Order: sequence, then C-alpha cells, then structure tokens
Amino acid sequence: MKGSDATLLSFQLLDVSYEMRGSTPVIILWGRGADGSRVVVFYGEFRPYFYVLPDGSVGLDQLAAMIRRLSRPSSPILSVERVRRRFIGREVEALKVTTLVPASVREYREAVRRLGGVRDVLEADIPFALRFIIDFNLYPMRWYVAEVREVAVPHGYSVDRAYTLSGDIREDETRIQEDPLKGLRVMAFDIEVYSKMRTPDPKKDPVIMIGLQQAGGEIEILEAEDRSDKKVIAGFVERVKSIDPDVIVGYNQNRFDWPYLVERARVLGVKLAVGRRSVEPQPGLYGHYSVSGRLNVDLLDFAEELHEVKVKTLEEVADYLGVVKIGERVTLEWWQIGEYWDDPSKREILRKYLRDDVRSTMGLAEKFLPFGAELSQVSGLPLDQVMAASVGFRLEWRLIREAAKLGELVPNRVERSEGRYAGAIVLRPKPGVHEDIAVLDFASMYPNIMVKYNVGPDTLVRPGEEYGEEEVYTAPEVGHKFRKSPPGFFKKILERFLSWRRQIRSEMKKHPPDSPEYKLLDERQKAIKLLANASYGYMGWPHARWYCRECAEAVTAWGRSIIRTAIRKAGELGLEVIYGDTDSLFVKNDPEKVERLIRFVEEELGFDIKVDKVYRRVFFTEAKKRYVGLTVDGKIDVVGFEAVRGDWSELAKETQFKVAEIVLKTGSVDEAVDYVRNIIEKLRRGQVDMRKLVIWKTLTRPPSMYEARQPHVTAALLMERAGIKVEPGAKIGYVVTKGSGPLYTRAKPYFMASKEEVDVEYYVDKQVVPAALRILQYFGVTEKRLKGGGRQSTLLDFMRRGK
DNA sequence: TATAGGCATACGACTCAGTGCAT
DNA sequence: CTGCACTGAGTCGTATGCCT
Repeated sequence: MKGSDATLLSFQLLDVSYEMRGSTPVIILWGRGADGSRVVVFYGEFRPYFYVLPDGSVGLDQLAAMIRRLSRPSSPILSVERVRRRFIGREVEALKVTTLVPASVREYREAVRRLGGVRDVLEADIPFALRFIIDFNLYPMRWYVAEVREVAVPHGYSVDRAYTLSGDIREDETRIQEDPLKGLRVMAFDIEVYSKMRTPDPKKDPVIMIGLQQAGGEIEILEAEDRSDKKVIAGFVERVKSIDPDVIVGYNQNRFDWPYLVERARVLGVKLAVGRRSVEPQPGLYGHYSVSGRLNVDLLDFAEELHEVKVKTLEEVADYLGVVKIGERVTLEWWQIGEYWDDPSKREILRKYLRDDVRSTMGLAEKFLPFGAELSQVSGLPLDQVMAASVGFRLEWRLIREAAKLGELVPNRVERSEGRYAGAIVLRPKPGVHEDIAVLDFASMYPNIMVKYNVGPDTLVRPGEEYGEEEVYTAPEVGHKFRKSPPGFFKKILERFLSWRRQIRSEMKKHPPDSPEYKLLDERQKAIKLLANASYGYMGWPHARWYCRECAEAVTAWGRSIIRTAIRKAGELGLEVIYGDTDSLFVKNDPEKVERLIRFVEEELGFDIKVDKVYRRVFFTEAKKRYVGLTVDGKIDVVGFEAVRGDWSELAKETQFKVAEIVLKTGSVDEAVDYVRNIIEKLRRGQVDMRKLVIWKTLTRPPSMYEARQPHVTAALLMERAGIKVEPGAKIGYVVTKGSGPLYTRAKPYFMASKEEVDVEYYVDKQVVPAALRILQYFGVTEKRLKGGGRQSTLLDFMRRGK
C-alpha cells in the first residue's frame, strides 16, 4: 500500500512553518508548483531535538538515564542517543535528545542544564521550522523535486493543492539558473491613517485609505466613509485573498502598517486573515511580521543598506533609485494627512499621494527583490526574514547549515564583555592637491587572509596545546597560532564561497551585461560576496556563536603586515605613496612601477591587488579618511567630508561640494571664495529654502536616557510633548532658532519652527563657513575673508572685531 | 536580534587662572 | 586687602557618522 499513490512534485520552496496537530508538530513547506499552482507539503515525522555535551564527570549512559527521567507526558522525551560529533573542531561524544513538542525544548534545556555531568546544552535555540530545512538541506527560493502523496487541502488553508512528503526531496539541478521571482505574484500596499500633528492611535484614528497593486496591474484604492474604516480593512482582506500574492511588499510595514492594522482590526472586530492560513499577521524573528504562506517583505530593510541616502523616506529612496522622482509626484508630510482627508477639495491630492507611494513601493520591489531572493537562497533564510536580519545573523544561519553538514555542533550564543583589539592601519595623508594618482585595492583582503592562514576558532592553537613551528601559521605582532591542517571551518566555507563566486563570474561573461541572466548572476555573486566579507567582522563580534577574538586580532595583524610590506616595496620602486587605509594605497600613477608593485603583491605576498580607480587630481587635508578626488571621467568623489555626512545641513554640504568641485576642476580658489560669499549673502537675505537648513541626527536611545544635552534630543522632547512618538533609530530633523542660550536650547523640530525664527548667523558661523573652510583653509583662506562685507576684509571689519 | 576597529568633529561640562568690583 | 562672580582657554567625555 505504502507509496502506491506517490507522485513526484516539482516545486519552488517559498517559506516554512509548522503547526500543531494535537500534540504532534507538522512541518509546512509553502511552495509553488511547476504548473503555477500554490501548494503546501506537510511532513509530520520531524521531531525537535537538542544536544547534550557531557563534562565527563558522569558516565554517558548514566547521564542519558538521568535525562530520560526528566520526560513529561505533555511532551515525552522520545529518545536519547549517543552520537559522535565535532565541537569547535574537536571530536566529542554527545547525547542527542529528541522530544515531541517544539515549545518544550526550551524547558528541557533548562532542566538538563541543572543536571550534574552536563557541560552544555547545544542547538536548543534553533527554531523548529528552520531546523527542518537545515537538516533536509533545503534553501528557500530554490526548486525541489519531492516524492509526495496528495491529500485534501485542510480547512483554513487557501492553496491549490496539499501533499504529504512520503519520500526523498532533492534539489532540481536543472532550475539553478532560473529567475526565482519569475511567475511569483507580488503585491505592494500602503495605508494612510488619519492624523493631525500627532502620532495616530489605532484605538481611535481610522485607516482612511489603503492602496494596493498587483505587479503588472492597476493601483487600487480603498477608502473609508468619513471616519468609518471597518469596510476598508475588510475590503483589504478580501482583495489580498483574491489577488493571493506570494510576496507582499511595503515600506516600513513591519513597524507601522501591520501593527496598526492588526490593532485596528481588533478594535473594529474584523478578522485580519490575509495569510494562506486563517491567522492574522504575527510578529516573528528579527522584528519582522509573518504572514502565513506569504513572504512579507519590508523594503525599508533593503533601503537601510543604501548608505548614500541619509533620510530614508520612501520618497527619498525612490527618488535616489530613479523609481519615482520627487519632482514628479505628490509629496505630503504625515501630519498633513488628516487635513487633506477632511477637506474635500484636497482629498484627490491625498489619493494621488497614496498612488505615488504604492507606485514607488512596487518600483522599489523591482529593484530590491532580485538581490533579496539571491541572498535568501545563499544564506538559507526565507526571503521575508533575510533582509530583516542583521549582517551577522545572515552569515550565522549559513554557518549553522555548514556545521550541520560537517557534523559540527553549533556553539551557543553567550554573553561576553570583551575589550577591544587593534584593527587596520591608516596612513597619514600628504596634504595638498596631487595630480594623477592611482588607487590600489586588495581584493577581499580579510577573507583571503583567513583562507591563506587557515584562521578560525577550530584551528586556533589554544594554551596548553603544542605544535612545531612548521605545523602552524603564526600571526605577526600578536603571535596567535593556527594549525596549517586540516582546513578549518571558516577556510572550508570561504573557499567554497570564493570558488562559487569565481564560477558565477565566469558564467556572467557568457551573457551581455544588460541581459536578465547576467543580472541574476550578478545579484547572486553580490550575495555571496556579502557573506564572505562579513566573516572577519563576525568573528570579532562578541554575540557571535563562532566568536573568536584571537582570530579577528590575527586577521588584522596580518593585514597590517601585508600592507606595510607593500608600502615598503612601493618605496623601493620609487613609487610615492600619498595615502592608504586598511587595504588601499594611493600612489603616483606610474604605470610601469604600479605594474611591478602589483606583481610583487601577487607573487611574493600571494594576494590580489588591482588599480581600482585613477584620479586626475586628489586633495587631502591633514585629516585621515577624508579626501576629494576628480576622476578621469570628470566625476567628483567626496569621501569623509561634511558633504557626505547626514548630520550637516544640506546648505553646508552643497556649499562644500561646490567648493571642492571648483578647486579641483578650475584650481581657482578665488572663484570658490566668491561662491561661498554669495551663498552667505543669500542666506542672510532670507533667500535660502528652510528645508536646506534642516539638520538630521539619529536618536540612538529614548530622549530621557541621554547623558549629554544635544539639539536633536531637545527637538525629540518637543515632539514627544506634542504627542508625536519618537523611538530610538528615528532621524530627528531640527533647525536652530535665534536666542542666547546654549545650542541645545535653541533647537526645534523643523516642522514646528517658522522661517523668521531661524538663526541665520548660526548657519553662517557653524555650518557654511566651517564646511567651506575645511577645504579652503588649506589655501590660506580665512573665516574673515568668507564672511567679510567687501571684496577684501576692510579696516572697519578689523576694528569691529577688536583684536 | 549589535559584523569589526579607526577616525574626525562638535559641543557640553568642567577646571583653572585671571580680572573686576563690592565690601 | 579679601571674597566672589564672571570670563576665556584648555581639557575631557559624549555623541554621531563616516571609511575600509
């Protein structure tokens, strides 16, 4: 009988979860069939487990018996097996404890820890659904062929077909090159909530509009009748069900839209059953909201990695990426929504605004999702969690998978308070303008050091271990030693990443750069690079499971030694080094000598180095990590200076950029001075838009938790007093107003201040002039010359200022 | 539910010497 | 002459955000 009606199902794995049937957990694989059907595959045989590492004081069998005695009927301990594994590279014998109810693992962990003879309990904190895809080696977004039996779609599930897994499941190798997003239904949405100058409260403020769009379809808008929004929310639930999206995208919906809708629906007595199972969205891992059977992707998580955009509103991000230009859309501030709703003549503008937001959201999805899908199938985290997770966790989930494959037990996360260690070298720049400079860059220096010297927690020679000098690599300065063989955990993984990436990059060459194939492969190689580059920082992260301070310390020590050697060689070649930071060197662009240096680094040091860019001119002050360059194609690169910082006013940044551009392109300091003087004049005449005077700073903690008084904290307190919630992580925009007290007493949220209140002289003295002077000072320009009334400073100026 | 360290910069808080003024 | 408030220079700590 068994297997008689089994069939092969080809499906793409989208998400994984589990449900309890009685006291038995059943894994749910959410997927899409090759025929376009939406499917679930159930698997009821998988059981939660964890490992017990003995300390040797009690016999293993005796310990096993002690553990068995902890069994409780609500979730019996099903088995305790002796297993051979490795832990940080060393062979260990451990006990694998299997139980029934996933939620009981946590309690068993505590109970087992209290037993004598236990060194540690491991892998008890891996979520059950993830545990399943790790053990079965399944990666989200990839295609699989599974031996299944069709079953009736259970009540409450909205899928086309349901199956149970009855045999093998393996990756469909023929679809590896396929676009994982092709054929997936994507839906964008955005909500507008009634509010007037204060944070809306779901207990009373209605959701007045919801906009949504299926990819390729029309934007739809659901509207409340006056202040009654029950039908809007119910209508939204219906539309989601009928569109039946695989992916739901929004902007900041994990922190705003979903919590608000969930709470509002509760108040109104509407069931927010937008998932493929009749449950409402639930807070999940990494502050993300989980919509059952669908991938809920918050595009703000992607935007967080766009460091060029400082204030990450949907408008700004969409503008930056060219999705929807700010000049071609309706822009409203959140506090105007109520006003535009109440005024019938303005309501159409509000509709247009919402349409523009939905359009922007869908546009961002097109830009971001391809990378998200690749990162998902490289890291092994479902698409809706992978971008919500931090860099460290993305890598860690992939490490956990590799550990499972290698029979390595996963270390626990432990609290540590470790001191700092030495990092990279930054050279003191040679101040001034330099002509024709080549920037040499080491390719993935830290990952390559880890591979070359077999760096990792498992290869690190610990106190008491003895190896001959020939058997180990010894890090310079710090002296940490690493066994040359066998290849360690990190080396194996990084080598796989590096060769995988090499292979993808050679595959890319077969396709034209604007082809979909090329783009897909490019996103994939970027995802791999991201994880590889995170590995050094990960080892130095005290929260990391594979934390290894000595390893991180050794990597930077090798890095310092390598770049020092390269600098010495440059000197020997007569190649002038202008500047360098970590893994880069700025040298005179003497192609022959540069070529010899590159060959030396490759052949003698065994590292890849290449000319990353050439500057026609580059300018340094005395400061490290700051320079301005003019590239061969006429582009101005500003690095480190105020012009690229988010916590300076737009006016100061713009002025500094212009100054840099004039100086580098024309070499005329006088012209730059004139430019600045003109800006100051305009500012004093009130001809500068107030938006260019707003200063943005991140609130890193609740306002009351600050030790030092600061303008943006003052502004945040004023917002709170007005009923506007401010949370850590929020960017506070303020302007400085006139008055006599310290700066922090004169800051106001920009939307609470009038143009007349603004202290123009603050912006002259503390924004425009310092920003301009940062560059012009080097050429002998003084503050007086920038601020003075006439062409040159007059005697009158001199006397007025005294001194 | 924080990848790392190195660095520049602004501003508040504080110390301390010098100064002016009332007593 | 003493005592005290005030001022400016200098130093240190806090805070933010950049670079690689």
